[in-house]
Amino acid sequence: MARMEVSQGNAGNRARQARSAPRISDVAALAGVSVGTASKALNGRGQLREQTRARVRAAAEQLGFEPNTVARSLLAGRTYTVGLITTDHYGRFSIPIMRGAEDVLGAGQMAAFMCESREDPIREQHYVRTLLGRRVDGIIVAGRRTDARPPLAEHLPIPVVYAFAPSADPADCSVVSDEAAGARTAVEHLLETGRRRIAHVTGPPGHHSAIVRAESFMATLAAHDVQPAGGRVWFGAWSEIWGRQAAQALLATEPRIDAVFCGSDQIARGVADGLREGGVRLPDDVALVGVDNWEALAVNCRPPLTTVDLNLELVGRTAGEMLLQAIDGHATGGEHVIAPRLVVRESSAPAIRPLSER
Amino acid sequence: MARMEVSQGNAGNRARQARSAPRISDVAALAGVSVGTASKALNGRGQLREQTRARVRAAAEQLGFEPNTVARSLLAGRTYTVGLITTDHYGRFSIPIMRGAEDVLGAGQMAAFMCESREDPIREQHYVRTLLGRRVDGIIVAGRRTDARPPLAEHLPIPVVYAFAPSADPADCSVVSDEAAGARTAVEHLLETGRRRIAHVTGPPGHHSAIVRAESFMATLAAHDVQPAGGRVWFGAWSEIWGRQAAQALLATEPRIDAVFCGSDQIARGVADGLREGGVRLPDDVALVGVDNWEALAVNCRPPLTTVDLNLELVGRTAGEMLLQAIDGHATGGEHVIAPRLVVRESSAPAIRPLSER
DNA sequence: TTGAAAGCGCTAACAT
DNA sequence: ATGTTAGCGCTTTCAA
Repeated sequence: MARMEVSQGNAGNRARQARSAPRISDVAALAGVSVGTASKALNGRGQLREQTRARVRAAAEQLGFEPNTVARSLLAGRTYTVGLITTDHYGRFSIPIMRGAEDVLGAGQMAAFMCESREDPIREQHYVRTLLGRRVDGIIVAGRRTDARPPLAEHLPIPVVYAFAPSADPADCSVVSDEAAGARTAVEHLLETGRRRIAHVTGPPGHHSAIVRAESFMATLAAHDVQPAGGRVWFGAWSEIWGRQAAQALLATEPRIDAVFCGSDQIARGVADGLREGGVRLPDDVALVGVDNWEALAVNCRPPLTTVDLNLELVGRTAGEMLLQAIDGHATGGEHVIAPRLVVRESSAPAIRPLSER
Repeated sequence: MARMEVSQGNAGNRARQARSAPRISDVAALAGVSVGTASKALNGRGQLREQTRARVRAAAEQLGFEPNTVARSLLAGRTYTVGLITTDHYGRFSIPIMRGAEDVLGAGQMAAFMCESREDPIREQHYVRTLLGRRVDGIIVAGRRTDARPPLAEHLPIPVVYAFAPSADPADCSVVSDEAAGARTAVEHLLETGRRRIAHVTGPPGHHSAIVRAESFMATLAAHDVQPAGGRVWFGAWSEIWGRQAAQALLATEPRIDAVFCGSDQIARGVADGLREGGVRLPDDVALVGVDNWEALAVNCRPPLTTVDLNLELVGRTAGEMLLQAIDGHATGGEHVIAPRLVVRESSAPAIRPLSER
């Protein structure tokens, strides 16, 4: 009598599924209480006898009840879900960012939708519409270049945080690496370990990263009254082959260099091979510092590579935290800068022979 | 009169949000029709005058209406959402799998929740509960090792597909790479290009991949009546340094080898460096084949590396397709094997000097 | 302390 | 051709 039969009204939807998830009404029926009471018991709300609570909890346990988040979301007007749009086909930059973000969000009971836009604005807009339809509470956009990118849309009803690749609109909230600080740290490290004839080999001048790092390289040297070896920056490509070519060119034109700051670990690895094969002893004759801390490359470099870690996971974590705050009503616009850290390995051990002997 | 005021009953939830998403009732009101009519108009259901449809569509457009997927899901009893659990901390294996899966799922109007379990069973179980609570329609589990893994749970109300790392329960649906075929293809390629004294340098014997590839290496040689150089497989680590060490050992004990099949691109790269620095000309004297087609490594290897691509993106795509089918009621258990493909680069160019001259 | 009922936004069945 | 209504699973008043 007291137990109502619940398998009535929903035959249509459930016919296909062998056994559908239990509802709170099933729990309530098993515990012999009303759904309202069951809800309160499970959520620790209201004034209930401890015995009742226990009975409901036991029933839920027995049935393997997991509250339907969809129904909750509909009622609450929020989904505890965010969208994570990434443009990175390769994944090398986005992955740590995503991991950091997901880590923070997961702790806040949030789930994240994966959306890979492949740098295609059409796909990106498609994802934005989809995410809005799914009523996500916010969106994180992770790019793979540090150049500013156009904002997702004019007026979005939910907060958006840009990670790594900042929004071109300075009012938007962006979390970026401190590229200039990274280059400065690398160069100061080389100066502190006794190097004075430092060259900079980097990627294409069309890339924001390459420009900012190069400017910071020049400025840092200037601040220490040191001239860059060869008086210029060697722009090229983000590749090992360019590193090898640059090493040969350096050996030909600037044989007295004692350090090379490379714009990426790939370049550094090429430079390392090129210099070593040109008879240079690393790090005794020439020290090397890269950027990225791409472990597979840096650790296997000969010698293992000192490199600037841009702390991408922290960029992601911070983006996640700022998004959570914004969802909570505490939005913060503008660019937020994450400090990089230098990972010292053998390639930058102090010079053994003092400069005077060379 | 006809227009009903809709901003009444939901003041509580919406107070905080500056401007909340329009509902279908807003669209209906603007178009001067009922919600039922608006729904039919927007979904192309029912019998409506084209004029009415157009009016509703225009109203929806004007308001920027995006149907609330949460409400739809609640009604439909399914969410058009899947969970993507990955164990891969590095992402090198999971990423292509995820991308392939997401690609297929996206085409089927599905969205995917990212869950990185970090190979921690506790976290994994947490994600399973979360996903069940969110009523996902299915789950894909992507691992980073090809060893079989314990199933997610005993009885799950939704289909699960394992990708790359198969489930230990053979009744579960798993999509895996054909490791044996990959090794066979590599070895046959070396044989076809005239190599006869082939060594195999690979990872730790505790890894399923290493074992299967080694067995396939031996079997393929045997099938062609060729003895493995040195009569054994060189097990070690999945690292460049091991590749370099192995190269030196090979030069010392098996100086007449004319090819090395390496268990990974990292190993191959180490072997390449080790051999070249030992005076071996690649590929003239010794050909090299790796596994993974990890572009950053393979392309920059000297010479560029011929390697077996495990088609991980296809593994992901297939897992996605099988999951969609399972959700659709057409479940298929067992292991589904994806064929790898050989990517030929310079490291395996045919031997220039015939064997007789050496 | 517990139960009943309304309603989140939408769709589908049934009225009109 | 259009409107009305019930209900998806849950939480939260309000009533008992």
